[in-house]
Amino acid sequence: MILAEKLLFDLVQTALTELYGLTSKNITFQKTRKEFEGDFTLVTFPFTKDTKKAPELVGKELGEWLLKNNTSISNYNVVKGFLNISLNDAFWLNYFNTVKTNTALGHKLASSSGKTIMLEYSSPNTNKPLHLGHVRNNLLGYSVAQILKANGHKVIKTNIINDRGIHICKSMLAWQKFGKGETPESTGMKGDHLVGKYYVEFDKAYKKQVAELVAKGETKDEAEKNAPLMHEAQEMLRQWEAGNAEVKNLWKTMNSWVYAGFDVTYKNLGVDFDKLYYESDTYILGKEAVQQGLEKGVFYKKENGSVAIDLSQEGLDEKIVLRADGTSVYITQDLGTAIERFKEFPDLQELIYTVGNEQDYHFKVLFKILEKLGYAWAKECSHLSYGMVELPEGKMKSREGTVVDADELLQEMFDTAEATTKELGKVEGFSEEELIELYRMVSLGALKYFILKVDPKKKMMFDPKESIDFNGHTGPFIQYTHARIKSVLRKAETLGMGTGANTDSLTTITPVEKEMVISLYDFAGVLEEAGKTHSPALIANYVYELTKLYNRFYHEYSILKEENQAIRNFRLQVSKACAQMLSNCMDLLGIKVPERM
RNA sequence: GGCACCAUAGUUCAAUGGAUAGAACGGAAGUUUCCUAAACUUCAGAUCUAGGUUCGAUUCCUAGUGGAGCCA
Repeated sequence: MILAEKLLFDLVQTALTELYGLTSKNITFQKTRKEFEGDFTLVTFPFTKDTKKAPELVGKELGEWLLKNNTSISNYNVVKGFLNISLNDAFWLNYFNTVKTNTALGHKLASSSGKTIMLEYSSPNTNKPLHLGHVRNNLLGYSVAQILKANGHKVIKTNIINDRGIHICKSMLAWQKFGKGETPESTGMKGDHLVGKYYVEFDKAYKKQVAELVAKGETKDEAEKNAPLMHEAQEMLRQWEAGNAEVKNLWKTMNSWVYAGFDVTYKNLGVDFDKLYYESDTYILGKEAVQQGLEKGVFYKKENGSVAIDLSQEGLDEKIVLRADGTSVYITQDLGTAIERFKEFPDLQELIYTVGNEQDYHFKVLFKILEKLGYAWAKECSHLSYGMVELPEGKMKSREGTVVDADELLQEMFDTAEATTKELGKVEGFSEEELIELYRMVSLGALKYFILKVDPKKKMMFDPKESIDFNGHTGPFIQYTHARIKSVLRKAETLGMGTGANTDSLTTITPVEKEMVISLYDFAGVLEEAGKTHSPALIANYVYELTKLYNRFYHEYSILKEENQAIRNFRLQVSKACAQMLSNCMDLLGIKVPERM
């Protein structure tokens, strides 16, 4: 628990015992709403039953008791069943003085009490380039990893790459047939885009064949099954599984193009991984687990020879875990890889999968099966489920060309940032490299903030034309405020005003100054909550509120021109701490902040 | 057909069961001899419908409507 709440909690508990003989009541505080005076609010309605007194009276009696028994409490007021409590300036000044020089500001460092957590995210297919949906996944995964680290945990970031299967065979086949030996070098195309081009080519040719068969009188279903291209692709997959050297070589070549392309996109997005897994290595895993499950009686063999588990007791259905022909289904290898990972990392205490919410059911089943197989760690597995990104015209469909490509999006954002920056004309003296760095920072800041400020669980709307703004509730607004503070601090330094100067003579602060200090104080609670709920949105919304507050503070008060030295030093220190906090919070979102912009 | 999810200003997003539902964009009007106007200050504007639980419901429960999804 946190300092001020802890103090109040203990006090109120003692007060309740002394005044009413009550023990072990649930006591929680909330922040006092702006329109009322006070820092923390205790709701006294719940005490009505036990005290047999009106909520107003309980509030008044508790308030009096607190005022009499603790010198940090400066005032109280009661509105209906709400007891608003104010802590005095000395308390908040004291708090600020203890944290102002701490650059970690509320972050916990990796400690023995922290857990070891594996966080899987990104997990692309290798037949096409990354799009907007992947972008949300990547940003979310990276940010949650940052937040968990700041909560004192050790995080292993992993990416499992779906490098095998019918989808990549389609690209390979189309390239063989229509590619004329094209390579990323010969075309100047990014490798993932080149491979994606042939995935689309396959689909076009396939659709044409289907249409021809339908014209000859087949039903659509028959035609889709009978189209020669589909048979060829399936044959290629069989050849791959049989280890055909030619197929394997082509597969390696085309995948290597894709990886080179992904590396560029990942680098541009600013995400990274500690360990990569490839499905070509892991897809065979899990059969052993199925065998064990059969022996334990968790699974059963069906008449047709397939293996299944009945989860109807749990409100889920029967689930096939091995096909009649002995081949795996998705969940087979997911079982295998989970088991493998806990073997590979004996310290592992938690496993988080960052995957879209269309797989909610899949993960429910997966975790339930692991539990039934007797793995105690099954309850430490969780699905970081996020909503779809929707476009104004509806869902993205790669085959219909309605996807927003990640690379194109990043480039457009960069161009907009460049144009806006030039228009504002505040970047005199920047070198060419510094300018590019700034455009990158601002454009990525805008994109990342836009995506991360939304609750991960919810679907979000993305209008490429209108979504990315640089004003208002945006990343650049926060970046701008950081740059602005840094500018003041630079000026202070040239004027010989150190931020470390003494503020001891200061005993009172203004309401907005106090709000700033309390806002900084609030961070620790927000960080903890964000860690528990895996929600970068909480950090994003917190840092936005802090930024708005600072801008109000900045407009209302002079800093450098303030003549009272103690006040001036205090305001400089608040500014410095605020800049540090903005930078720290944005770092949790994977966003960099500039010194100037 | 079964399962789980979502529904808040014109639009995009907030709100551990608490007070007069917050922001941003867009709209209307203001603030630059003053530390960066990518800023600040005003104004107008919303909880899908019907029940229920509660001192109190945007939040929990039931039904309906609408949207997107998974399984078959």
